Amino acid sequence: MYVGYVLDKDSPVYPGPARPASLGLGPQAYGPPPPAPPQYPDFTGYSHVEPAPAPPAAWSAPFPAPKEDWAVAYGPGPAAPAASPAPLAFGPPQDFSPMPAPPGPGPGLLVQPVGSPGAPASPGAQRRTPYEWMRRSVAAGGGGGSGKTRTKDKYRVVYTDHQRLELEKEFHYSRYITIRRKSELAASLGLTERQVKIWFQNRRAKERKVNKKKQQQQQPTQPLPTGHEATPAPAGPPLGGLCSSSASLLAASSPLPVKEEYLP
DNA sequence: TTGTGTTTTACGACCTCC
DNA sequence: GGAGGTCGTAAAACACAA
Repeated sequence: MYVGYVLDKDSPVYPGPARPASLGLGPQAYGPPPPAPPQYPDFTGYSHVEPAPAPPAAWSAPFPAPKEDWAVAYGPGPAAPAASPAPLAFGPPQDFSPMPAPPGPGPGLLVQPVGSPGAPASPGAQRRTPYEWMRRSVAAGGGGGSGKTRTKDKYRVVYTDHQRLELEKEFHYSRYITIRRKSELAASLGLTERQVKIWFQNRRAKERKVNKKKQQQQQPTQPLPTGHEATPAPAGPPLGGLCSSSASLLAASSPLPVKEEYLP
């Protein structure tokens, strides 16, 4: 939490400049700003130029009770973008090219790929790519997304491509979402803040797992000292590759308490 | 079609910070 | 004490080989 706390104080651990334009991660990389009513009036693209943080009291919208969470998650939520099975060209960082602006609707701030709505990107395509889930058609739940997968216990839902794309984009900007952004994202995606929070937790865990795997592959014969990672700094995609300069930025006399794991 | 491995949601336990 | 962090794990969803 301490990191998130720092972020909440508008002191991003991974500040905007950490997204080299060469990586196509600049605000422009996400396509032109949404045309019609901006999803986030105070959110200028992905530059994350947030206004002065509101007093924490203003954010303290408590998570609803678990059951209410489910009600939101499974109910006919307004934003449950069940109709977002469009293929999402969310490739590796270098492929993070601007996507065409959606012709119209779009409650989502997301740039929805135009054309072939509902058509799986590549039904036969290999899934084993860094962002393979982007190529997958919407969950077979039939519900098109956020569908219940276990009717009785409501074990888990499968997020739509749109939801995951939005979450991934946010994650690519910063591994730690601010309270404000979490609230916004949850509202825009039809998820609960709790779901967003857990998604980020799981996403970080995934990244750590990937990084660990890479380290082991790079140094297969050198056992790591217990409790220490040889190169804690996340390297390589999905994020290390995106923000290769983050390490230097972090090292650049940042007074922020950055978790050791992400220090170079 | 089935078995198996991987990925994706979700939660609990425990910890740190305020 | 509450919020959110990691870590570990459960189980559904999914991909793929046999």
